[in-house]
Amino acid sequence: MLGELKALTQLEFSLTSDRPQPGMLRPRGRTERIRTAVLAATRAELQAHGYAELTVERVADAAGVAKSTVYRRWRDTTGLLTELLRELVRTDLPLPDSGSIETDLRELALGISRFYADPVQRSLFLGVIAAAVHDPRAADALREFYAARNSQAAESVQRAVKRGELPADTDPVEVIRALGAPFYYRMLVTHEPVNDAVAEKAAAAALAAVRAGAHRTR
Amino acid sequence: MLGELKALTQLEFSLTSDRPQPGMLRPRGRTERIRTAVLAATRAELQAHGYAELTVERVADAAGVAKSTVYRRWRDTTGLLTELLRELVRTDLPLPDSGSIETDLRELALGISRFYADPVQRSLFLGVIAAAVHDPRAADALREFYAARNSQAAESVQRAVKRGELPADTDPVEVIRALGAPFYYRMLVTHEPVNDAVAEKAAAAALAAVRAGAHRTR
DNA sequence: ACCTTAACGCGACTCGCGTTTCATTACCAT
DNA sequence: ATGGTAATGAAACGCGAGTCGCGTTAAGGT
Repeated sequence: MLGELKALTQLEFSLTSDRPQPGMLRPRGRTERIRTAVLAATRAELQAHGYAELTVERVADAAGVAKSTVYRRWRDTTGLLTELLRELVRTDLPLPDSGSIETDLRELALGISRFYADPVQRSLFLGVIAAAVHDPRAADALREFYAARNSQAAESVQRAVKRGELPADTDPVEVIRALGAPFYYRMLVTHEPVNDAVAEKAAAAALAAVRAGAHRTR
Repeated sequence: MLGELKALTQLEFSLTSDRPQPGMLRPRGRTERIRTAVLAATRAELQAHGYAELTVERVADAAGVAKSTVYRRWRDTTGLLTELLRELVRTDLPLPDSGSIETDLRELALGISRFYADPVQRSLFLGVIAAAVHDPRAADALREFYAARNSQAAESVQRAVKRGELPADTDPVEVIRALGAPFYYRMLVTHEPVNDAVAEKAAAAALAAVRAGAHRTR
């Protein structure tokens, strides 16, 4: 029981039944203040120096907290990044619903390109993706994030299928993944800038592919 | 002439004019043996333990070389990986030329999926991509590698354009990049396995997109 | 107001990566 | 073969990330 207290910050209290018993954890008050301060400091460090120089000690100093506290609760910088990601998935984005899959896909793509125009978000994702290569925790956080986000965005595709705009056996999530792939290729492999022009091309390519039946179940 | 021999290991004295004068470097003999041994040891370590546990000291031990030697010539593990990449771009792959862009794209995609089925190649690329997030040397190595490989593969597309199979203003390299993007999305973001089925879908999507004119110059 | 104890702060400590120094080796030109 | 000198080997060293133990603080139930 007590051994799992650390799990609080990582997976939050979602699974532990919330009962106000003696001998329980104390998520309110100081603990919560520190959590907020540390995450804010992490974001600030990402903006100021980027992922490359992100250090637990620097984050702790910036947050005005002992470094042992950060190590205890988040373990390392990857723990900080993954929690920022879990934080992000909770904030919901506006999803397009124009009635046309063409404009919906374009708006989704433009949303992606503008999202990564923010240096903080860009550093955050690049950092988590880089960490995920050798850290299963980061990989899990990524999977969870995109499972949520992609299924939300896939609703546009789902509606288009119902309207008869797209083949009936289209895999909606697969379309969204195909839409996003070019962005990650550019950010990770070729390190090219990601802008609206890229978004337009990605949307056009995804649209053509799904219309041709390239993204079907099976 | 001799000046480039050292550049083969790192950039080092690339700026010194090459003169076969006394007081030059010694790229043959022991130096070359060590280079081969260290790179082979790096590959072996990648296969045995993966990128996560790749360490200069372990590579040096495995190669039977002093670690200071490896540090001097390659600086860190990223230096080792980037040189493996530069080594790889020199070995040329068979390029498809079936006379049909559809089968060419499919064969190219299958080649990619089979390439990354090899744990060593997979670890190598994931490692370099992860390092490139915060290390410009790795980013440069990646750019050079794909600039070479993609332009080679783009010849298939170029031929298809000339045959009239594809729009005249098609950007050949862009088609190849679109073909590759889904693989990196899966390997880096969702950490899904990459197999022949993925390749088939990637080829179909790229084909539909380019036929629809989604990959034109400007 | 009081008590229990989870959570934090602080400092000392460990450990390993990477650096530096200097002696030694062995290329390569003569 | 022989000398000059890159290049390597060996070992000590510095530094900083991450750990540990313990005293202190404050949350939250009574």
